Amino acid sequence: MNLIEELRWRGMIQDIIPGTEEQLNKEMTAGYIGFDPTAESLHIGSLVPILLLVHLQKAGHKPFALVGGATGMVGDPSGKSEERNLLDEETLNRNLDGIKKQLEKYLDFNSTKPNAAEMVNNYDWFKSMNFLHFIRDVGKHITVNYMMAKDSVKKRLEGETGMSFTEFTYQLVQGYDFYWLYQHKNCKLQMGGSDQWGNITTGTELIRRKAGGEAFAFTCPLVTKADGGKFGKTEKGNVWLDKEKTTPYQFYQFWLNASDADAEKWIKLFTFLPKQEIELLITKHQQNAAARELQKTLAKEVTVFVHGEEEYNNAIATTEKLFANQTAPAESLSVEDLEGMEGIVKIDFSSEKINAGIDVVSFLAETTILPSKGEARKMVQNGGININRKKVDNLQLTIERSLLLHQKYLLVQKGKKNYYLVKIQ
RNA sequence: GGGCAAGUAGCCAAGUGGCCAACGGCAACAGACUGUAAAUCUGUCCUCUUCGGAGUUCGGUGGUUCGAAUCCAUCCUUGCCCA
Repeated sequence: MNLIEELRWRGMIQDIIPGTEEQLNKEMTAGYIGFDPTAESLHIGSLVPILLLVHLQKAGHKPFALVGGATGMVGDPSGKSEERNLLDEETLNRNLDGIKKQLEKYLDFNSTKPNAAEMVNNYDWFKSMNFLHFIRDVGKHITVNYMMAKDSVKKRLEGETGMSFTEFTYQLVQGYDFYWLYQHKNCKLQMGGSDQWGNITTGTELIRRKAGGEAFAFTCPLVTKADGGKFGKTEKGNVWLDKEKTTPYQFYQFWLNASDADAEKWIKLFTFLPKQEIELLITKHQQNAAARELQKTLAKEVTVFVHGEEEYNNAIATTEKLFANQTAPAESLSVEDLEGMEGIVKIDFSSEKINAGIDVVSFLAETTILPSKGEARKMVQNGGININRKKVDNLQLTIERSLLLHQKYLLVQKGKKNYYLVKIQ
């Protein structure tokens, strides 16, 4: 299977410029993807683009990861119904640094290989670009008519929020990136999410008109959930690749909780497992869905890829302690079990208050498990709180020493899946 | 600069003097069911609360009124049209 066939089978190709496959078969080709520095860390939404680059490199081509120091200052209108706020320079730089560090983990930047990955920042070629130069050199080649025909622009023109000139220009800025890479790095391919299609084709257009060259591109469908919800969100917000922001345990849990329909799609998208193996897994899963082999494999593969084997093992260990014997009393967990749980939320709490006895509602609020007493009360009333695996059904319950596990711990659950280990000291 | 329209909770959206913390939908959270799924049903969903209430909201500010999201003035923002 060549690269395009492989990606197509994985459901990673939405639009593709004719000739792309031939180009990739013909020679080692440099391809790039841009990463938006809107946050300090990449989240799992960026995993697909990263994987595209990894696939590209595995197939023997040369990946470029472009961080958008310049484009980040403008704001991409694609998929946005409203004008974006501009980031200040300081935030931008911090975000760029964070993203750079992460990308280095996933791609091979070892420069001795001909297809070593490279990182570029479009700020480098835009910082000295002045306005007149830009409109004469870039703007002149693309008509406004062409730009307005793009979906991202059309939607905003039809909508009721309008669009600033700045955002309108975005596609030219990104298009110029491609042109620049084409000229300076012999980069002939751009990839991205399908929302980038418009921006990407402006780039290939610019290369054709300004350089008389031919450039290629394809996009990957945006990851969706079968139930129509937003991908990559949990009750705690975004799922990040940075383990400080989303612990490996939480990361693992995210994938484990994938619905059946999603797991089938995602395992193709997010793992490197070969076709045969995936098809076998899917068959097995259809026979015995309750075993959730598919989700487990998906979660394993992605967690190992992002956080490494060791963190994955920790995540598994914690998962087993918490979920494997759910009916077993909390007392059966040893001190080591409790202390060894990596990645769940651990909270210290004052021993005086426990000695004196404290009502559940205050306890939940003071441990910040819930934001206020009112909400704590509601959650208890809803039956959403378990302490040491016993449902709290009494608002008057007093938390006192006798409830502690090993004289020291309380295992608190908010809902079924959110665990907190409260340490008394 | 002129004319018209609009701005309501995370989003969409009703409400056009008291019955409004504000209909409904989505999203979110929790419960039941289950496989730590999905679908479905139920509850919660401005903030705090000793669960009795209390406080702050309907672009901003001032005003009319016993009483305003609702009326008036003014300002801001956005869209459309004209210049």
